[in-house]
Amino acid sequence: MKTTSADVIQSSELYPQQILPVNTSVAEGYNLPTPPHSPLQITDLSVMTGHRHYSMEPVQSMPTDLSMHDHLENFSIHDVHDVFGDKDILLQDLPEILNNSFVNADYPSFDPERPSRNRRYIPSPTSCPSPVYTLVNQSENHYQTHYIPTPRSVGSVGYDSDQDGSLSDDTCVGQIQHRQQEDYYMTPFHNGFVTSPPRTHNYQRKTDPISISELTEHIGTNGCRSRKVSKKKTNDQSGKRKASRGKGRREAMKGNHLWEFIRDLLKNKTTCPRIIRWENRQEGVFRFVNSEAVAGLWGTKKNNPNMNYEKLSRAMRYYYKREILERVDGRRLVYKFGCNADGWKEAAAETQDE
DNA sequence: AGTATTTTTCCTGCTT
DNA sequence: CAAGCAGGAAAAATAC
Repeated sequence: MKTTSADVIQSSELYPQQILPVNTSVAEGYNLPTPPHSPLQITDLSVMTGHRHYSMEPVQSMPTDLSMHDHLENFSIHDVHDVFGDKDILLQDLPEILNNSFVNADYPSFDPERPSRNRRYIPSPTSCPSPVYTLVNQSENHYQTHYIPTPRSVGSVGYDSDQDGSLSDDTCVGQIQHRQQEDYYMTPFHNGFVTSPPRTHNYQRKTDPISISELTEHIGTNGCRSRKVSKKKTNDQSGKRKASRGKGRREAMKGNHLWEFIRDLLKNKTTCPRIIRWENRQEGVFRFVNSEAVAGLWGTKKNNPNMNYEKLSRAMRYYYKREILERVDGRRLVYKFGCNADGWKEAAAETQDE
């Protein structure tokens, strides 16, 4: 896990716009704009100010020893391929690919009805620093991420000036829930849990974490049927989401259902036609190009690393009865939107010219 | 906290 | 044989 300077490409090559005011000990890395990993600590100032007002600052207890395993995550270009099904992903495309991978992330809204409980936000990629990626092994396309403290200085987010309590999309990106001990979270390219300082984001499991060893026990069990690990809730994370009254926010809260997620993949040029595509836009017929990749993205959105096409497709089949989908006989991986699905015509129009 | 809805998980059997 | 498709059943997650 050693990274020599020869392995490292200048960050300006990879992401020229990004300035690197980060910890000097990781100057060898690439600074990429992945939103969910900013280790920010949020303090609720509403008690003092009487307004919804929060301060954000770097997590002070973040270890500076970046070689600590807990704060490293490895992925390879192959992992990216698995998700996006592209044979020719270039290193320089990584930032954009990673960014796009968050397009369908669940962006919770600020709820003015319940201003202070269990709802915190971390800033977006434009305002928060990013993790540093380093090349571990060029021949194997092997990369490593360091989760580093952000250089952001303490500052208020200023929610209190927002009349309807909603935030613009580039102001908040994830929900922070506080936990007693450690947080475990997943990222799109990592099939396992990584521990982090006491903060989280929209990729965090909404349920109690299970250890990596427990996780592997439940993967590939042979013989007896093993249900998903039971997930009890902690009282400090109700984690429920609800659309606020904010207009822009209402839009952002749509699409929490599987069929809406699928529809939005068809709307997204990163995923359509790469992993899912229209077969007949006018009639709402579409096909999974890479079924497991789509399931992977769905699993990412739901924080469920065990999602696969078999399970996703069962959920899709339930839609037939409700006429959200119609059967397309004889064609594998092909579905058709039904009369109770809306928004797909617009989606079809948006990807018209390709 | 309780109910209703939706999704997940697992399975058996069948089809392509 | 592998990958999908069909649904039943039941658990779990989520919405309200």
